[in-house]
Amino acid sequence: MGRAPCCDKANVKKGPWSPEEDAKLKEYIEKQGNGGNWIALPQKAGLKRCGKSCRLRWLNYLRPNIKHGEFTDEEDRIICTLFANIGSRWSIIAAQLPGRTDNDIKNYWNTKLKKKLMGIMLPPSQRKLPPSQTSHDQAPLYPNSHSFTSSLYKDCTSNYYSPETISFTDNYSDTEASLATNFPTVIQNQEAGLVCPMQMQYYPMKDNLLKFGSEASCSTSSDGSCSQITYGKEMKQDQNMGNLQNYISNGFGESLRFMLNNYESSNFGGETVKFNQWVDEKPNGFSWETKMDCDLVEEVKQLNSSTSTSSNNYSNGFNCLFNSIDESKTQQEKVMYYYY
DNA sequence: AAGGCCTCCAACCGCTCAGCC
DNA sequence: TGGCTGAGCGGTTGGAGGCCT
Repeated sequence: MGRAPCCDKANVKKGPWSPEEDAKLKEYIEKQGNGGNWIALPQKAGLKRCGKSCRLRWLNYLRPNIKHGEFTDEEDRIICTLFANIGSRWSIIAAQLPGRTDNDIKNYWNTKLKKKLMGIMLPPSQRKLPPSQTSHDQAPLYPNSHSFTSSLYKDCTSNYYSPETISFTDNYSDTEASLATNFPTVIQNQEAGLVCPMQMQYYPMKDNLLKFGSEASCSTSSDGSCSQITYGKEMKQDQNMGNLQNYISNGFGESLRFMLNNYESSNFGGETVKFNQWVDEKPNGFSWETKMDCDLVEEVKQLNSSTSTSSNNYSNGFNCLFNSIDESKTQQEKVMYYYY
């Protein structure tokens, strides 16, 4: 037995809204509001529509200050950044873009932005390069030398990639566990590096496939801490997840570490922050940490705890370790760690 | 001109969650 | 405490319109 329908399907109109229906709905809501009850609204407003349909029409099309038309580059960047951080939480993303609806952003992502990024993430031989660059400039995925040129991207909406020389340390030592304070000076004279973390999500995928969704799972205990992380064939157990720095330094096994200078991220609250960014490159991909707006951290924490049964994975293929957030730090210092 | 294919987006569907009784 | 209901959300669909052959 399925769920009871929310309305009498036989007596409601479906399909595109007519201008007359729009006018009726708009007039009613502007005069009366929805009365906190969308289900009852259509009857009161004289509409042969499902309440859910009325709600959607109002929220996505009729309500004041809705912005239609082209997305700006800045909006693109915000969407990229948020998607990389929180996945397909369209309503949260929409909240950061005044005038845009979740449906709008979702459609825009699915029809345009995703394809734009897919263009960027083509395998090296198929990428569109700037005229001055040739394919041999591009980096191997898993370099084994002590310096290499990595194909990182200046702008997530650009069709061009911008190789930058990245220095790195491998098998980093205990002293490097002090992530926030121990930035080495190996990188000098770098231009602003990677802008969109999502690019890092795609870049290392072996089969040149975009990865949406993840096999990853994470059991979450009552305090929200994550004690077991599974991804792919690899499973990690950690008894002391409070020591995230240690975990990140040692828990993923052998990996390469490099730094992006002037990493640009965190559009939360409308503010873009540039900082140095450690990235750990591993056979399975990358992990990194990013600073986050405190309110958003709380929001994501709540979302996470509300689905605490077993899953802590995100549709963008990353897991977030929320207990990595050091509550003793100021809002500006809140850090979220990612891996996959 | 016509048919096929593709793109885009409005709208629908089904699920989860919170609030209420 | 458990069931019911409505709101909200994200995934998916269907059709209109544009483009290509």
